[in-house]
Amino acid sequence: MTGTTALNQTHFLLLTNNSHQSFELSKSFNEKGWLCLLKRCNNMEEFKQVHAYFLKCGIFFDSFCGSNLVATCALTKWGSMDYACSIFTQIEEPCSFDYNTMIRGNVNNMKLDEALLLYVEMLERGIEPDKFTYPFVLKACSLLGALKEGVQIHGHVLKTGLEGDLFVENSLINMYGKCGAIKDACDVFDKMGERSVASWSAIIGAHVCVEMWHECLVLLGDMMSSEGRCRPEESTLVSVLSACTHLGSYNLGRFIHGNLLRNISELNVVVKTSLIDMYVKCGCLEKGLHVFRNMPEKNRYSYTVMISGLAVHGHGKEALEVFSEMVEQGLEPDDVVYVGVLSACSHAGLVDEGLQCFKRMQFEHKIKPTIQHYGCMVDLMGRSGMLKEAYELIKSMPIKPNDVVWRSLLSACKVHLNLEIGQIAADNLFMLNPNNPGDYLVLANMYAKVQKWDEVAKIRRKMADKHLVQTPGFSLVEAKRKVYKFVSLDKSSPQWNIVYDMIHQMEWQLKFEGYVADTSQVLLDVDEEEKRERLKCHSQKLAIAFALIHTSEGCPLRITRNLRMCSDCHTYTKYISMIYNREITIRDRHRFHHFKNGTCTCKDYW
DNA sequence: TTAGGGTTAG
Repeated sequence: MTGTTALNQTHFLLLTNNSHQSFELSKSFNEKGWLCLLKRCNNMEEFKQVHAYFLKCGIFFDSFCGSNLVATCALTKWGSMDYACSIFTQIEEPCSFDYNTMIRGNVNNMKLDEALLLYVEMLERGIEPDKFTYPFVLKACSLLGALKEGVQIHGHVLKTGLEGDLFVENSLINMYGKCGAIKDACDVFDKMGERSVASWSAIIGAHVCVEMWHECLVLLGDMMSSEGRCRPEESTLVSVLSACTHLGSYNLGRFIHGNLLRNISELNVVVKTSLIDMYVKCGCLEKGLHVFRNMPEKNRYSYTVMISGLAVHGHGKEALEVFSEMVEQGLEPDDVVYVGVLSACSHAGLVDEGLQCFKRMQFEHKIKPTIQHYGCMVDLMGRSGMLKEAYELIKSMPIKPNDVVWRSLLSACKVHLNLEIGQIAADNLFMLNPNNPGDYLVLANMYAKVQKWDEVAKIRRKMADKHLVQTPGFSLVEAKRKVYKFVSLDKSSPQWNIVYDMIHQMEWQLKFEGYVADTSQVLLDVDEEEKRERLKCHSQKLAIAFALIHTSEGCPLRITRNLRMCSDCHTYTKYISMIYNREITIRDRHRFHHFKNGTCTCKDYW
């Protein structure tokens, strides 16, 4: 028997089950026959057995076969890097192929330092890296975030004249992107002679890494209109979906979903997870749930986006059900999933459940709480008025509390009117972050609520001394396939007079239903009438009026805000949802509010 | 006659 002919499972069984027969049989194999058999192994045990026979026979193997042994161990799913290494070290004169294999194997197994050391060793032994070496080495740099080493290796690429290789160039873009060096990534991309879909995906991915969301969308357009007319692939669209998610571009996200469905028969788990995240964060929980429920394969990422999604929409009970399903499926929860779980409890006011989950995380799943977990717990306790307990928790934390934690406590104190703890929270907050105008305003709001105008004035003076100006709030609303932006007291819309007429009309209806403007939200030293005038022109109200005019009856409204909502806008929107019989979804910096029939899913705490 | 490369999610 020679070569690769007629090698099958029967031969393998002969080899492993009957040592005498198999030894006889093995003598009739040449090295390629062995090789073929080795490649057919199903696990490391089988491989080791065959390899032992291989040594026992003492047949001479050329370097090609030796390299293949290393490759099989290093690169197959069932392989072992340790075993690969032991064979590799026995090769007297390893070639670049051997080094490439070992580097790649180490990168795949996240042994990144090891991969870079092998590259150095290769150079020291005078073995010339080739066009296959660099993609692996650069990937190690990108995963390590090792820009300095990446730049050095880029130098080697130039020296060896491999900069024109498409794969090497794409790897360079990826390395620079992952290391946050977007300019260098663009430089490589701009200088490329030829670009593949992967080049475009890499440059879009690089912009995702540095959170340049708008540029991602522009690049997608460039890609599709470029000379090569590259068509985006799944990986490209996953990056673009991430940009849509952050920008709240529901329409583009939905368009991409349609595009994916038309062009790809079965979307993979990564794409579906990105779709869920996009729908949920763009306010469409139902669509996200639909994708999630129809997934044949779910992993920890898919569960995390769904749980966190349900959390920001205030569906705490459902989030806990999905979490139980995840554990039942045998997926081990990690710290990120627990951030979703705890924030679900916090957003839905599930205090007991939250406290229980916090314990379970530490004692059953052995996860040390991070600052985010503490943040959720402070929020959860604060929401239910457990202000002392929340403060005690902060004091007992083994890690230094950050501004998010103190801000949660301050907000809770504002709602429950605990001036003493509120002031402590504010003092700590200002020590960590003295220049955030929003924090001063929350504190001022707290004092305004109890009519302590002296304190309010003091805080405003402090703000003025520090030249802190309130971040201008804006609201975005989609109508007629366009996004419109409104700022407070906005008169920039070509139809502003119609909008203000609508505001006026709404005012009468609101008064009739019992709405009273909460002028304590206006911290300016102006009379009540002026305060009411300012209140009714908050950007959110203008956006609602505009949307009511431009959408048909019963059509849900979707609004995105850059800041948290003021409590007057919240009350106002509850009334509007009832009077005009509209579902209104508002995404603010913190969560989603769904207004329907005069109530909000946040249960008036945010 | 001879192997091997880049991009994606919380």
